[in-house]
Amino acid sequence: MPVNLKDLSAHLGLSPTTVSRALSGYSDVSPATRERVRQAAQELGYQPNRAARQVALGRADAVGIVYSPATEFLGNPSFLQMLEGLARTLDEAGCDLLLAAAPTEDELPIYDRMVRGRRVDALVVAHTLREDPRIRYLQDSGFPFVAYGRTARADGFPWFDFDNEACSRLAVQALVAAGHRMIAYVHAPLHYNFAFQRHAGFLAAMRKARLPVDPACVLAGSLERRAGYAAARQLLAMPAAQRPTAVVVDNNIGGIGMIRALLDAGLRLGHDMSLVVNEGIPEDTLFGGIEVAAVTQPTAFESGRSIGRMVRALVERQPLDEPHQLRQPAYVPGNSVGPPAPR
DNA sequence: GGACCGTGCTCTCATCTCCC
DNA sequence: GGGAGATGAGAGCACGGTCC
Repeated sequence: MPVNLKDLSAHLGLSPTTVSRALSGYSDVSPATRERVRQAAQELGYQPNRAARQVALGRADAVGIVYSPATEFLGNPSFLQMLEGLARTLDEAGCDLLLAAAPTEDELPIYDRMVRGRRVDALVVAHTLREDPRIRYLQDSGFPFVAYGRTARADGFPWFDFDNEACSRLAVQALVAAGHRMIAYVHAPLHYNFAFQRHAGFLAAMRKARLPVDPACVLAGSLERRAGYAAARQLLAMPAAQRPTAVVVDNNIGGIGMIRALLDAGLRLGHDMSLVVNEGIPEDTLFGGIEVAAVTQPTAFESGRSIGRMVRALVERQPLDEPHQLRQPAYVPGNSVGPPAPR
């Protein structure tokens, strides 16, 4: 039988008010009483009832993030690291991070239930779209949220994002420096804002390097491993003279599929084909000592920390120091990039 | 179908106690 | 007696259940 505030106050011979205030650390309760209450709460295993607290405070002490199992967001190591940083920062404020799985790619009904049911105090919108109905819905509702990524018109709401055009530019520059001229590009659907910006960045970087872009070497996929795998098979099916010598993949889930297909075809990364993957591939995902060259976030964990701080400020109705946070990516060399194989 | 109650907690304001 | 600090009473929160 769980101990509630009433039980605890009866045990101590104090009113529920004083016990509540003592546990909340109010200075108008004497330090001796606060300590006595704290010890009794510990001894009796008292845990505040979250539902009652929510009713009293009008607060859920939780932040939500919705993901769609139709994609492999939870298979994305960077995304998981971001979640860890976010959860850690929220936890420090006694706030939970709730992950809600949408049954389809249409996440709006889940958003609606979370907002109208007051299940959370704020939401983090991940993997933003160019035109994002979730952002519109939250703006119309006046519900606090932070977007992990921008939209086509990134104004009027707080966001945290990376310079996606720079991501592709760094990847192309690294491959051009290694001597590549025929570079393929595999991207996520362009309705994702990050994919659109990285795609634009790739085209701009190729233009700047005065290199041709073969439309057959720009392949659209999805945020799934099998899409990266299929894209690789498509590139490998090209006649040898037309086949690119290097590939940039704009996301690490597709990148894993791409690597799997290249290895299955007996290719040596960095020799027969060079590869740069956005967001990077953890070493323990691969085998054979492959270190995949990557363009990465400084650390995904710290990104989650930053988003967590923004969300906490919103929940506490404090002004955001920096409502729009744009971070610069970095190129991390690896043995998946080498000079183009002679033909 | 409407009124009322119960749930567990926090908040505001009133009251009590102590000490100078 | 008055001020400061400690404590308590009661309202109110959202919503489901019960009663008339």
